[in-house]
Amino acid sequence: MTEQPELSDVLRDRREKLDRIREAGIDPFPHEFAEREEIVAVRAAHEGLAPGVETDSRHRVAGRIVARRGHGKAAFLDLRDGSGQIQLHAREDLLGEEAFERLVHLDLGDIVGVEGAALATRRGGELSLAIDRWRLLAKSLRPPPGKFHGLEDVETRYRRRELDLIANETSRRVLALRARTIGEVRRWLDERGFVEVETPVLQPLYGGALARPFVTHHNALDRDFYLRIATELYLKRLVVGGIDRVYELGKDFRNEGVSHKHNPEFTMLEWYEAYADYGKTARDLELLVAEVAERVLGTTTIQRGETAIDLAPPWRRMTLREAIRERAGVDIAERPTREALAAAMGTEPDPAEGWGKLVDGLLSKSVEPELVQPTFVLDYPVELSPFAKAHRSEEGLVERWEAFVGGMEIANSFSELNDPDAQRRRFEQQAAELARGDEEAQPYDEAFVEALEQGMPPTGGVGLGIDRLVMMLTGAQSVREVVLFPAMRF
RNA sequence: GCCCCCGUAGCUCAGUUGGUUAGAGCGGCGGCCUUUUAAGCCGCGCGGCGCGGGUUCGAAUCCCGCCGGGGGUACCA
Repeated sequence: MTEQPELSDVLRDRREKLDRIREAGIDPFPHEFAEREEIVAVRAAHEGLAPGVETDSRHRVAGRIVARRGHGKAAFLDLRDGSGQIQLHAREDLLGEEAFERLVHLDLGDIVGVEGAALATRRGGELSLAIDRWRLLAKSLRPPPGKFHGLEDVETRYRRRELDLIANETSRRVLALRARTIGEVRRWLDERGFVEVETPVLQPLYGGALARPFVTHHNALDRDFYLRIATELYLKRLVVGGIDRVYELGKDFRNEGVSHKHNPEFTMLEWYEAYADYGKTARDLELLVAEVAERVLGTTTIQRGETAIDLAPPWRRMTLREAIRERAGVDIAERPTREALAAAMGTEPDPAEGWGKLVDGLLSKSVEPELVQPTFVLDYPVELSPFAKAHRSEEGLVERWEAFVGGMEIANSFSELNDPDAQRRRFEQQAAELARGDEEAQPYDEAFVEALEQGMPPTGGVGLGIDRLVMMLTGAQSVREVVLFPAMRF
């Protein structure tokens, strides 16, 4: 034992049982248990078996013992595998005295393989296996979390997710639903001819979003690398290269605070479609989200607290100017300088905050929490969007939208800026923001501008926050509920 | 980063005007019982009260510091 010099009684008991098992010549950690059935298949095979009926249909299953109810020369055990749970009926007359005694003295949490015939109990009619053979497959040396109350301590649930999964059905459900969501998102894109790619996580220069990066160091090259904050710039270089429909689904990293909607590493989908604009991407996003919900949940209606949210398209569309005027009572078009806007908001302008930052603040504080039903907010100030193309008719704005559901941003999109000279000027504006003290401004990326000089078709791009989508589909209030191992202090 | 709340048994929790060896249910251990089942029946606490100081005759309880978590806030997706 390295972790504790003195073992608690609970742990010592299990160690002693392990020793006794070994002394009896039994391998407590054998190598396999072949030709087992999944429990869910056994259940399906005996659907509707009448109470009291004993069949001669034999099954071989394996899993963790999650409960035991002793009964003298008989006992009931609940066995669970990845597919489900089934009751085992252990009887001394079927097993023989020695095998029965060893079985009854197993600990909750031990993993066993068993064989026996299916029956439905007389009283409850519960499907059970009357086992006549069994084998220990792995000894559990630590007690399982409580099965009655489950494991509720959130810290333990996040730090030791394996215990959470053992104890809590809802956690297992969220994990499965997340996996299916990601699968359906991929399928939706694949079916439409999008090509999945992988671009660098370690980048010499970060970009594609307004955020602070993590920095790491490459020893052999003796250079610092940034963990990507977005995949945007590399993906657009692929569009230049002729990949007309491209996507990447993977992790981004942003060096920001953690909250119920922010984990420092999070899963982002970005897709780019050549010859499309931000109107097309909006129609695609609402379609994608609705179809994924339909396939994963069987409905496009989700519940968020007391409110039912309908994800079926079309979603509401409103301009950012309208949204802020409606919710905050300020017309940003009439307050075109940071001093004027700050005055209208009744605040002192922070020296590090430009006009765009103030608008962003109004959006996230006054507008975002109110957007519960799916809504596209359209047409952002150019200051906030260094990679979006100028609006075709509105001066000072770009063709960009953000999608909000349940009071949270889930996606962001624009008609991509493909004029290299305009892109250069945007980088120069960002440099000014950096100089002013905005640590989230963009560093200049010459390789990206040169790629645009090669010629990029008009393109629509989207970023969809997968964690937040899963939060919506599962009803989770915290991103930590949908991320298996959320960032914690250590 | 700041503010508020929380940290008692393997699990879920009682216990604060400071007062005898710190409690319950589940789990565990022992016994009984061949169809129980959100925990069959009977019996037995198995504990450095997050860590370190301090006040006091006496601290789980009061004070200070630290660690960890939750909620809010700032920043952001």
